[in-house]
Amino acid sequence: MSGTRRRPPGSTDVARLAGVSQKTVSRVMNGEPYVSDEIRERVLAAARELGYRRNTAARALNLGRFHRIGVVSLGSALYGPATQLIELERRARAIGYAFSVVHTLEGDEGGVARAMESLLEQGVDGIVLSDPIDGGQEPRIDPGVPVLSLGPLPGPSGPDVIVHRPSNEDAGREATEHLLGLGHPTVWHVAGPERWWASRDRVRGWRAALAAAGAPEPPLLAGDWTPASGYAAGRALAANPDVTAVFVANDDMAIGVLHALAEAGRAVPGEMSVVGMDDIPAAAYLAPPLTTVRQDFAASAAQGLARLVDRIEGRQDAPAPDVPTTRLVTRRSTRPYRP
Amino acid sequence: MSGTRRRPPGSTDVARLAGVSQKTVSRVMNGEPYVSDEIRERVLAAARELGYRRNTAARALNLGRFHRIGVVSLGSALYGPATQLIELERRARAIGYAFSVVHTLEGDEGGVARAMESLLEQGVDGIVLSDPIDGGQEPRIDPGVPVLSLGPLPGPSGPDVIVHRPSNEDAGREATEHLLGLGHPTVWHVAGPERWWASRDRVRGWRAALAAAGAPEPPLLAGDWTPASGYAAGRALAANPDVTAVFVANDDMAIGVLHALAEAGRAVPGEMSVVGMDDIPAAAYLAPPLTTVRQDFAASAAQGLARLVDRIEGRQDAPAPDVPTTRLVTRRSTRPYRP
DNA sequence: GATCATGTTGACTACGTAGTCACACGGGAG
DNA sequence: CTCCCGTGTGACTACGTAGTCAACATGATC
Repeated sequence: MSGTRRRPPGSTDVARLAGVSQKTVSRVMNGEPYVSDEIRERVLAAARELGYRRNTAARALNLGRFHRIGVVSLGSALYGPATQLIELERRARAIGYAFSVVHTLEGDEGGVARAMESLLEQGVDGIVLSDPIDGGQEPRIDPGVPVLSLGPLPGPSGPDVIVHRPSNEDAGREATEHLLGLGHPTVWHVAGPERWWASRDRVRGWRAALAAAGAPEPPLLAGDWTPASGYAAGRALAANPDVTAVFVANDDMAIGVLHALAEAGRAVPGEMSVVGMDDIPAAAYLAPPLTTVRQDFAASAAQGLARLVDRIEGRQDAPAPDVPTTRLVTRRSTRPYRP
Repeated sequence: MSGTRRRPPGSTDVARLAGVSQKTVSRVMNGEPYVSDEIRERVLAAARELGYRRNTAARALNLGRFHRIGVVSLGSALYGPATQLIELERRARAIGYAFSVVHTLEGDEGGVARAMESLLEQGVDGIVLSDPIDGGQEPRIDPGVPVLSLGPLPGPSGPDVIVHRPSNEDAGREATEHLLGLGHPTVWHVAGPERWWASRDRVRGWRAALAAAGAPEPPLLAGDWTPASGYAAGRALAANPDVTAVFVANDDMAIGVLHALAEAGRAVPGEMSVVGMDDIPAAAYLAPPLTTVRQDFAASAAQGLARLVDRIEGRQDAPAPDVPTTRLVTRRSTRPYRP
């Protein structure tokens, strides 16, 4: 039916209706001073009547800025990344920026560079790299806009790269210290994929806690965040009678670990303590309810974005406030070590 | 440091370097015919040298279209919605559209209307309403662009509203029929929130299957998609010895139900069969592994978006192909009824 | 040899907004 | 009374792209 999409009204249309110049409409819409109250009212009324909306394209063309933040995310429905994305969007909108996401595909070499290119093509003022970066091939494209990396970017960081590291390392340390504090001689770790920052940082925290306590460092097991990979790691752990405490890098893998241990007849927490990470909503309803580390994604997103926007708008970016944003949630999958 | 953001090169810069007119550069960048190979090469080389990228803002201003799809999503990290969002983005990018999401807050009255307004302000050619709509207050703003609703929109649908209903009803029917087919006298249902389309459609499918089999319809239990709400429903079900089969509207709630049943000492599937929905990655690793219905979000997103883009680009939209896109995944939480 | 289709290129212009600058008005300072 | 300044308003213009139309070359057709 309504095949002809009518041209939306512009500031000139509003101006004509209000009997003022286009420039005055622009002033009113931008809340500039030096407009009399009477005219302001008249313009606003005309705008309301016509259903006027500023044309972003024209605005962006004129100002040279898009007021848009782009995010490169690994396309996964994992709880952690999904939550982070939602918080980033909320935060961006709160400070007046639109929000674009591009998902790469796991295992897609060079996918990050292509995703960034795609964002630059659609027009963004800044880019957030939210998840992993390709292993060897760092994406050496010149973005021409500031980039916020939520993990340590390999290679020499350009002048426009901001690295904001969420508190994954603290989280790993906290989980490990909890288990050591319960008297376990050491703590095993089921990590995420090597190429994820979050994964590497959690490993780092685990190592640091072990070293600080003088505990021996067991070999590292690694999964891919999925319950299936946790299950595989869990079978290996179940077969080793020395294991009494495990820190699993996310709750999904912990589900797989718990399943494997139950299958092998190793009681949790009777024989083995397990700590997860993320505090997914299901964590409290597993068998047994899972002790886990929760991260405050909202705070982290706000901090990171604030730094990026400071850079975009040419302000000196304040040093990261660096308040710790993790919290251990104790449930029934851990208990003191009894030989 | 690099505080001054240099103006990015434009088509005129490329034209100057290549010794042609700006218009010719435009032609080359758009792959138009009637450009000699020699000039095409020269322009491409110049563009590469300068790092030229078309300016979306200018393009959008000139063409009157943004090549951007906006999505209003309820901000939850639930597996189903998150997966749907990712697939929508993939699909949109595949057909040359950029992608903007705005998350509303659960329980935010009028949030959908505000989210749509926010999308229109940033400039989109079409809007997808991906999750629920506010109960009574339908968002009667005039978007001026086509709207794709992934569920039945209340009230008189404007000429620009396309309703594309994913196969939630089929899914509900399939789950219920599976349990009836195992001989259970009837099937109980733990639904999602009333205001979600997905929830209402699954209920409809459940009802239809019961009616078709002549089975009595037990009272409806409702949760809010969370394991916690599933746990509450599970306690109620556990207390009722008549219950032998339950269809839970998503896997997260099913986790809560399983937990409640285990706590109450009701064996699954020994005394009670449970079917979930979504096939979250953890489903196979629960105790017991969960029988569930999987939806093909990729296909559904592709179909819906295709219709929306047809409308945006002024084509007659083809009728929905309507291939079924659900599949029952049988695991160990269901078994034949034995009185 | 004039005509004409076809291929190739460029000049000019519109798109809607906001920055720059100019101007008009009124009142207080000199 | 004049000068100047703060306030309020509008004319003109740039932003980068692509549509329109004109110009021109080439080679085929009548």
